[in-house]
Formats: sequence, C-alpha cells, structure tokens
Amino acid sequence: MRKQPQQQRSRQMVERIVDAGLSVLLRDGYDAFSTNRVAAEAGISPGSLYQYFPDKGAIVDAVIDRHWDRIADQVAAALLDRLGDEGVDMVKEAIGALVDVLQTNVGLLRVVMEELPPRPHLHRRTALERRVRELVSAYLAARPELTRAQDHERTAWVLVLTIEHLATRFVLDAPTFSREEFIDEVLLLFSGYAAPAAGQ
Amino acid sequence: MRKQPQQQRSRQMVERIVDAGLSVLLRDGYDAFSTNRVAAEAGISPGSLYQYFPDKGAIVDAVIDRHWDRIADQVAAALLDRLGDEGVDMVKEAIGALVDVLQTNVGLLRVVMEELPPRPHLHRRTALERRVRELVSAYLAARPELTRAQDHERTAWVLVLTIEHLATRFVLDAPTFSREEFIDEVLLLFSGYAAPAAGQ
Amino acid sequence: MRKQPQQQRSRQMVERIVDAGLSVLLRDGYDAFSTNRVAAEAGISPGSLYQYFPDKGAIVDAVIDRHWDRIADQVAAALLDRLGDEGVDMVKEAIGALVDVLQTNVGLLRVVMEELPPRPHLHRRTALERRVRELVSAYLAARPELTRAQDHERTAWVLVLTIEHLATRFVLDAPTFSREEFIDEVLLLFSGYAAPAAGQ
Amino acid sequence: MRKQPQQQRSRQMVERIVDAGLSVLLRDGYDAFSTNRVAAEAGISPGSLYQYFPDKGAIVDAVIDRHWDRIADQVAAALLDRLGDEGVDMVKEAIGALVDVLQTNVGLLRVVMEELPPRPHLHRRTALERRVRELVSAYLAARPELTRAQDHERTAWVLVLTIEHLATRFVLDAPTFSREEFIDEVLLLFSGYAAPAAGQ
DNA sequence: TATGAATGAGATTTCATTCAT
DNA sequence: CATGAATGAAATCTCATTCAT
Repeated sequence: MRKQPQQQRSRQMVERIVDAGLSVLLRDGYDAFSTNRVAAEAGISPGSLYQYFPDKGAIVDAVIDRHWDRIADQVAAALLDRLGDEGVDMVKEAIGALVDVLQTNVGLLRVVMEELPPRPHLHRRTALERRVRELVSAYLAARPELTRAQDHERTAWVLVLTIEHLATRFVLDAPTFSREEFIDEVLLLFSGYAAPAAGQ
Repeated sequence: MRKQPQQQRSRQMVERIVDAGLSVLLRDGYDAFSTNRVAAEAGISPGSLYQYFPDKGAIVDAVIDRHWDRIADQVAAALLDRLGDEGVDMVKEAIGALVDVLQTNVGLLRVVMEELPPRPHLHRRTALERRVRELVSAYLAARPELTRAQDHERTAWVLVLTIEHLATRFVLDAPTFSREEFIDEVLLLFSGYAAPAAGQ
Repeated sequence: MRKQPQQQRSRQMVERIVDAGLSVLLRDGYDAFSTNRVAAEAGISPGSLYQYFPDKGAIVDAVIDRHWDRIADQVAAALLDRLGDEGVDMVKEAIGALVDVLQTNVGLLRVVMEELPPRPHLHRRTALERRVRELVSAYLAARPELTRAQDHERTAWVLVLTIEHLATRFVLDAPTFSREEFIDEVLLLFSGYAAPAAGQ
Repeated sequence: MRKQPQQQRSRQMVERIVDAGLSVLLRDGYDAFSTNRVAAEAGISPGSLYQYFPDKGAIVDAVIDRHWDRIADQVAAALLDRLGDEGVDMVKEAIGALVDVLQTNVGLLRVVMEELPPRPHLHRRTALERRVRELVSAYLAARPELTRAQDHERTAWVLVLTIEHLATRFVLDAPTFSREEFIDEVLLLFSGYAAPAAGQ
C-alpha cells in the first residue's frame, strides 16, 4: 500500500521544484531566479532543494531537460510519422505538427528562448537541430526526386533552421495571421526552395 | 594641440568600460559578469565605473547600445543602397551586405545572441526586425510585379525572419560552406518564395 | 522540557543583535556603527542580521524601541503610582522614581541622548514628553488648589521639560551632589513654581 | 587695490563651505551629509574642500564652531550686560536676551540639537553651560541677599540647565504661547526657586 | 528526510580623499 | 589655487549552500 515512498516522493519533489523554477523564470526573469525564490514557489525549504539537486545550475538545467527532450522527441516523432506519406500534404502536416508541439510547450519555449542566457544550454538547441537536420538530410538523400538540390546537408541546414525559427517565432510572437495561413506560407517557402521546379 | 580633457576622458573611459564588458561577457559568460570583473578587465577601479554608469545594468545596456544601433543602421543602409538596383543581383548583394555587416560585429552578435538573457533587450532585436520588415514590405508593395505574394506584410515577416536568422546563424556557427554558397542558397530560397513563378 | 525552537531562537538572536548594537553605539559612537561591527559584537555573521532586520536603520530603531517604550511606561507608572498620594511627599517620590527609572536605563539613555542623531527618532522623545505633560496637565486641572497657575498646559510644559531634563542630566553627568540633594533641589524648584504661595 | 587675495579668498571659501554644510545638515540630515554634497551645495569641487579642511569631520566641527562661539559670547554678553541692573527686571531681560540670541541662530541651534550626533561636540555644549554656570554662581556668591540658597554652585547648575533648556525648546518647538508669556513663566520659575521667599 | 537558521563569500555601491593637470 | 576624475577601502546587503535538529 504505502510503497515506493522515497522514489515516489523524489519524483514528486523534483517535479514541484522544476515547475517552480519554470514559474519563477517566467514570472520574474532570469536575474531574479534564486534558490530561495524557487524554494518558496515550490512551497519547500531552501535546504530541501539540495536533496534533489547538487546546485542552482542543476535546477536550471533540469527545467530545460525536463521538457526539452520531450519536445525533441515529439518533433522527431511528428516528422517520422509523416515521412512515409506522399507529396505536399506530408510537409504540410509535418509543419502543423511542429507548430502544435511548440504550442503545447510555450512556457518552456519562452523560458528557453527569452529568459535564459543561451550559452550554457546552447548545445541542447543545436543537438535538436542537428538531429532533425540529419533526419531531413537522410530523407532527401533517399528521395532525390523530391528536390533539385544537390547538397542535401546544406539544403537541410537551411530548411531546418528556417522552419524551426519561423515556427518558434510564430508561437512566441503570435502574429496577426492564423495557424493555417502560417503553414501555407511556410509551405510556399518550402516548395519554392526544396521542390523541383514544375516541368523540371 | 591640447586635447579636450574631460570630454575626451569620458569618451575613452566609457569605451574602455564597454569594451571590457563585451570581453567579460564573451570570455566568462553572463553569470560571471560582475562589476568587479569589468573594472579589472578595464584596468580601472570598481568605483570608477560609477562615474560613467549609474549601475551594473546600465553597463550591460551600454554594451548592446554601443553597436546595436550601428548594426541596425548598417543593415538598413545595406538594404536601401541596393533597393534601387534591378533584378536578382540586388537581392544577392543585399544578402551579402547583411552577412558582411554581421560578420563585422561578430563579437557583439555573439554576446547578444548567445550570452545575454534575451528578455531585457528583446525589444531591440524586434525593433530592428520591424524596421527591416517595414522596409521590405513597402518595397514589395511598390513593386508588385516582383512577387506573386498578396499579403506583403506576411511575406515580409517570413522573409525578414528567415534571412536574418540564417545570416546570423551562418556568421555565428560558421558551417562548412562558403559565404558565396550561403548566399546562393538563400537566394534560391528567396526566389522560390517571393518571386513570381510565371516566366521561370 | 523541550524548548520552543524558532521563537526562542528568534528572540534570543534579536536580543543579541540589539544588545550588540547598544554596545557598539556606546563604545564606538554612531559614526562607527556598521552592520559588520554589530555582527562581530553579536558574535554572528553579517548575513545573519538580515534574518531579523530588513536593514541597518531597523537595527538602530530597534535599539531604541527595545527599551524606550519600557522607559516611557515606567515613567508614566512612577507618576501614576504617586498621583494618589498627598502633599509634597508625592512630588518628592515621583521625582525620585523618575531618577531611578532613568538610572536603571543609563545605557540606553546615553545612547539616545548622546550618540544618535536626534532627528530620526525625535518623535519618540516628544511622544514621551507629551504623554507626561498631558498627565501632569490633567492632574493640575483636577486639583487646582495645588497650584496658583491658571494655564495648566503651559505650567505642565515648563514643569515636564524642566524636570525631565534635570533628571536626565543628573543621571548622565553625575554631578557632585547626591540623589537626595538633587531631589530636594528639584523639589524646591517645583514648589516655588507650581505651589500656591499663599500659606507658606 | 587687489590685495589680500588668498586670505580673502580663504575666508570667503571657508564661509561658503560652512554655510553649505549647515544647509545640507538642515535639508538632508546628518546621514546624508557627505563631502560631495557639501561641495555641490557650495558650488565648488570636492577636491577644493581639502584646501581648507583636513577632513570631513573638520567641516562638521567648523559648522558648529563657526557660530557656537558667537552664541556663547552673545549669551555671556547678554548676561553680563544685565548683571549690573537691579531686581527682577535684570533677570527678565537676561532671559529675553537669551531667547533672542537663540532665535537669531535657530538654524545652527536646530542642527546642533536635532541633527548631529551629540557626542563629538558635547564638550562645546557643556563648556557653554559651565561658563554661564560659573558666571551665575559667582554672581550669586557676590550677592547672597538675592537668594536663600546656600550652595550656589548647585543652584547655578539647576538654574542654568533649566533656563537654557527651556529657552532652547521654546525656540525650536515654538509652542503656542508668546515670547513674553514664556519669559514670564520662566521668571516665575526663577523667582520661586532662587529668590528669597517674600518676607524672609 | 525535511527543515530553515546560519553562514560567509562576494556582489553592488558609496564616498572620503588624492593628485595630475 | 582650483579642479574633478580616479581611487579603493569599506559599507550594505544578497544568496547559494550547509548542517544541527
């Protein structure tokens, strides 16, 4: 009945702390992110933080880790799920899925993109980029008829950076046009760049 | 032949402090950016900082201000200089000029993009983006034959975010391909997206 | 038998700090009153001060608050206790009681009267004066036969300022004459001023 | 024609600095009394202060010295001027003169009594008190018929402290009654205490 | 395990003082 | 003499971290 006490506790506590950290970053910004504040937000004692994290930096890292891998997995999955499909619809749905994944994690996205000093976790961002880039690159290599491009890596670099950034900014800045309009726009960009010109 | 004492002094000191701030941010990162360290790097006493800046935050701001406006102006100028030209060469040269402007300011660019928590000065970035976006938007409106797009604002949003981000990343990450290859690639992206399909 | 931990702790610490503050003011004077010195005198770390006081000023305030209200209460009580008595003995004992109250709190009295810049806490002194003045004024009004004075407020103003100041200076400056001689002297002053001339 | 340049200059400068110090103490209080502020108020450079004063403390001292001796002299003179006169009018005028002297120097009086930490210059106050006390004491000794008191020193101690304090508070606190009413009141106090009882 | 008082190094900032001009 | 930029010691205060309970 009362089993897995500490493990369960730990999991709950880590979660509370990480959630508190996320809230503090969102509410107060990075400069005001202090262990005391995180502890207060989590409703625990400052000392208790150190049962679960070796130091302050580890909490920030955890805030990112907590969801970033999930985002990465979701993005990769969203892509892989569609790679089998044919034609333009595949791309369209992939972009839509990307937007949705980011939308689902706006909080974290905003913290990572707007609050934290990028350097200490830049490698996470680039790791996700590389992961997707390799995926796209491999796909293009496997289906050369889909694109006129020769250097698939370079094409993938451009495509991934562009779409990732546009989707991110669309979610964070919420411009005046709709999700569908956005997707159409990106599709236009994609088609013009990657797809073989009509008649070629 | 005699120098303008205080004005000259002030200018020199502000410059030294701001340069020191830039160095500290680049070398040690944002978390290690302390007034003591900046003073040491500038070769002056901690107290002297406060002859020129009201507080630590003002130094960070100054580090950005110092060059950001100049970058903005250079970017805008690079664009305006080419807007008169005809055809694809115009775009090509505009992109090249953008890359050059960023390349000239890599230090600041890296600090702004990789070291600082974005929030406190996000408005600077977006101000530059908006400025360029309006420029591009107006241009597209004036020369509708250049593009198949209907909503020039939306087109400009996509174009500016994309090109700005790609150029930034190209400069900061120095991928394996050359400046010319990069420009060609972006040109391809641009043409496919913005240019009219008819006649190609 | 187990102690009340935090309440007890807090009380002890506040007491230690306030006592240390008193000592520092007495030993080193107001200009040397620094948080570091107070912490050292209290045998605690500088940071610990801020668990109990929001800033340095609050410590100074506390040093005064700590006992001033008690002094005020004791003075008022000493007066009220004697107000019922009859004749000259009442005044005599009241003055004696006042001297004793001040004597009991010489340390604080000296700090307040000789070390601190008066302005920030002048209101405390005047509050005590007003309190006693009102008491005396009311008493005189109730027993008009005790004095020839018409304007009891003015009489009380003179009496209270005078006796308070004389008693304070007697305690602080310890002149060559004794407590009893002092009391007799003040009694003389009092009788000549406040008491009806008739019948003497 | 252009003579006594530096001496004259010095005198003017010292005066400006001391006046500025007085103003700062009155306007901003002791805690805000800084050399920079005094220099600013005096319209000179911080460095120039040190042409005339060895350190900050000396400026505070000078602020007091500047006028305190004059007050002391005026008080003593006011007394001596009247000592020759006969009867109650002498005392009356002496008290009036004291009030006037203090009234003329309210600014300094307020600074000394309400802004400065008393300790560093307590001896000035007590020196004036002693000076007047000795004067009064000698006078009483010379004219034993004026008082029933035996111990003239003790009588002088009481009288001087009392009258000095009452006059000071009258000037600083401006109570509701007039200068004349105040003098009458003090006269009453004086007569009842020092003067021989009627008929004795 | 959880606590939270205590710590103390270090951060920011002030300001009395100096000194080259 | 006068200046005022520069100094740097020291003051106030914060906060990541520890440890006795």
